[in-house]
Amino acid sequence: MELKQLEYMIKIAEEKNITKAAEKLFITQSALNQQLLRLEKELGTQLFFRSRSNWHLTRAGEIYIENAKKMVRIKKDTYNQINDLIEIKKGLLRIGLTPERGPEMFAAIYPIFYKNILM
Amino acid sequence: MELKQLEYMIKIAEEKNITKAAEKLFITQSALNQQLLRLEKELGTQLFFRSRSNWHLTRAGEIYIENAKKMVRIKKDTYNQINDLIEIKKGLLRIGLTPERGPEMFAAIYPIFYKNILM
DNA sequence: TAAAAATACTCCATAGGTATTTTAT
DNA sequence: ATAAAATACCTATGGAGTATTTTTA
Repeated sequence: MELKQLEYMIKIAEEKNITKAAEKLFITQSALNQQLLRLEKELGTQLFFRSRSNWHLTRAGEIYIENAKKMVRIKKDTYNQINDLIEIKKGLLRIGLTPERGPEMFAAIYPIFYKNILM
Repeated sequence: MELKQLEYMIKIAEEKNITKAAEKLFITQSALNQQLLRLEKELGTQLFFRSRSNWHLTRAGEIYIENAKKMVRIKKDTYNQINDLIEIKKGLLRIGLTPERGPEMFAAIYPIFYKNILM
């Protein structure tokens, strides 16, 4: 199971069609099909019932997609949280440039920020 | 960010030492170090403060590890849930072998199972 | 019989290995 | 001075592409 695969499978479930899903993901139908088959082999069960133009999830597929969405959500949250932190640190650097205010003064004014943010 | 990386980073955080972590993961120190550096570069921030034998997490590292643990937990849950489903299906197959009881009879006795489990 | 899915093959990016150099106590 | 971390380089696995064959509505 790979993080990239999660988003691939979520897209197939949304589009209910592997060719359309591949287009939206900007990869070929062949590449996406290989990912799906590899994953189904690894899990030991099919995730989708195939039909010409309206695939739908098996029970195992429902379980997989439900959990995949949770993982993708957490992945995005992680990037956002870390980026927020980096932005705040940049702010701290600018604050730090004022020569007459040292870190002790900053810590006295913003003890919670100081404790939680400074490396 | 890759699923395998998550478990690598969790192990470094546990061991507080990249050489020991690599041993426990059955990969070389070099390979693990490359994964860590690649990830830190991607995220734009360090995850660990290095020291000779007692690494510790930066604030970004804490955020990352916290979320990584959640994702690994969900990944394992996914495998377990799907394997449980496969086991139950095997049970259904055995039930299906009794010649005088068709699927209608089974559905009548176990309507919830029938609805949720059968593909 | 046509449109979509699956397969055969090829290429290349990158994960991971070995060997070595650099860093920190 | 030495143990651990970082880097240089190499190899091999597998992700993704093109072309083709096989399915199924």
